[in-house]
Amino acid sequence: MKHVKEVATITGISVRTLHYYDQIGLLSPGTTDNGYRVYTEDDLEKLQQILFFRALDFPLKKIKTIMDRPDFDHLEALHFQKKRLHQKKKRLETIIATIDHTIQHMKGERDMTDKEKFNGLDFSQNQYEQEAREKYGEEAVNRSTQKLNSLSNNEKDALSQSFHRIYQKLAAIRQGSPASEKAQNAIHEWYEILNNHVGYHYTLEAFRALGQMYIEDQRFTKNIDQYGEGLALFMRDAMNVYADRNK
Amino acid sequence: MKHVKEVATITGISVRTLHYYDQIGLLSPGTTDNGYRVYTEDDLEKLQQILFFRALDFPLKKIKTIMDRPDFDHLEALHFQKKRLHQKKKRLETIIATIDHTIQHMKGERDMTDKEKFNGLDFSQNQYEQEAREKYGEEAVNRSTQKLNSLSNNEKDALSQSFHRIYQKLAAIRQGSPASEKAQNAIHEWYEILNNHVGYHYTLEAFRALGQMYIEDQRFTKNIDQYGEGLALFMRDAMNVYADRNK
DNA sequence: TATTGACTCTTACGTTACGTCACCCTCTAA
DNA sequence: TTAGAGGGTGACGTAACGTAAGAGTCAATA
Repeated sequence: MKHVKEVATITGISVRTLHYYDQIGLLSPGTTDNGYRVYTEDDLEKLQQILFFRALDFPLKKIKTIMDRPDFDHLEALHFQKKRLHQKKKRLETIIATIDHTIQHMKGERDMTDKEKFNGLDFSQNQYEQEAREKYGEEAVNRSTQKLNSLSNNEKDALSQSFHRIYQKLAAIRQGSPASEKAQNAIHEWYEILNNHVGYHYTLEAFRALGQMYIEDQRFTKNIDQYGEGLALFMRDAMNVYADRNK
Repeated sequence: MKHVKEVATITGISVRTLHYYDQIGLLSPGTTDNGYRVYTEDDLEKLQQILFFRALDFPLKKIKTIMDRPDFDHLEALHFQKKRLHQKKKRLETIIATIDHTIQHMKGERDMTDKEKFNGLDFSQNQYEQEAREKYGEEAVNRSTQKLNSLSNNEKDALSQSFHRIYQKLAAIRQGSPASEKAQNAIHEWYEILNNHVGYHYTLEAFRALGQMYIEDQRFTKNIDQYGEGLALFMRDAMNVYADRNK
């Protein structure tokens, strides 16, 4: 059980940062009756994970959604982070190489195209997003879209029609509760369609993870929300309830 | 001669960023008569340098002051950046090692102190600041403070009294122009004191660099500004003028 | 020649992740 | 009991852009 200052000195991050993480619900320790924050060993562990993600330039919001996942796995995350840190290291090496080339270029020992001059410096590249998808819950999604691509055009049409119908149905009732009978019936239908037509059986946990993807991955969110603002969020919640009830 | 979009696609940074860099005077290209920005090869080169510094997490303001230095040396900067990138790489390796240890720790194969759990993660460490000082103009400063420490207490007192006097004199006239006779006289006195008592001869360029340090290095700035808000900036300007006039 | 699509500009407000007060409370050691 | 270190909550400031609005430009095409 440690107080803020102690955690701050151990970890090297500021007290303000700890306050902030509490404020946004990323890391909320317990409190004593005088209102002081107290951090347990578990909190420290979680903080460590947060900092690993931060070292990978993950925005705090994303870190939160990832770690809030019911099926979040500490060990799995560590392996993921390690892999990505190695990639980051490689990018640094690329930049260093670019510097070397530039030095040679200045000495007239070498030619460089304009593009070569900026090797490794384009921070824009999908960056973490790509891999973040690949990991956290996408296996299931991948398999389904893969399957989807292998279908004939007719089949695709039929399928997308089903999707369309379900989305519209859900959009119509998205103002109500995700736990309502209507919503759960629609979600059940959704679950059936996926399992019957996509050729891969979703476990309830995979189904739940899929729902999470809807709000974690912008591409999904945008697509789904075309049917109605906030639909992706609504579906995630409904799928969560569904997974809870049927387990 | 390239337009924004082209530069953006070559470098991978956004058009907005280029606009912004122009806005803050970090990288201001020329313009055609229709107001379009046009980037020369030199601009690209400068942009490359900026991105190298950015890869080291230098704040843009610092990048600007560094690159605005009259004695800024492209090649020298490249070597510096390379060295620092290697250090950054090492920090990544430390983090990776910490992950490995944590994995072993979870498997019960290893013990870890709380501090070890955060090895490499404390972003707070002087970071670039330290090295940034060591480089850009500190050689001169170093030698003087070194000398200063080797003095007897009596000598120190006398010297710090001199410093005190000059600072106060300058603080009193800091509202006027740094090029005014008063200011230049005081600065001349300052130059003499440094050269007579510190035991190291400042070339005019070193003197100028020293002035630059006053605003680049927070420790200097704070110290000096105790005598009056903005004094550090005033001295930098005055020292610049002095160096210009006497060369 | 008019139109279109791809670029360009400026202005301005929004966002993330804190830093930095200000003001007040609480605990502990002297 | 008193000082000093540490705790808390606002609230405002900052950096480095993202994003959207409204309007002008240019080259290719219909």
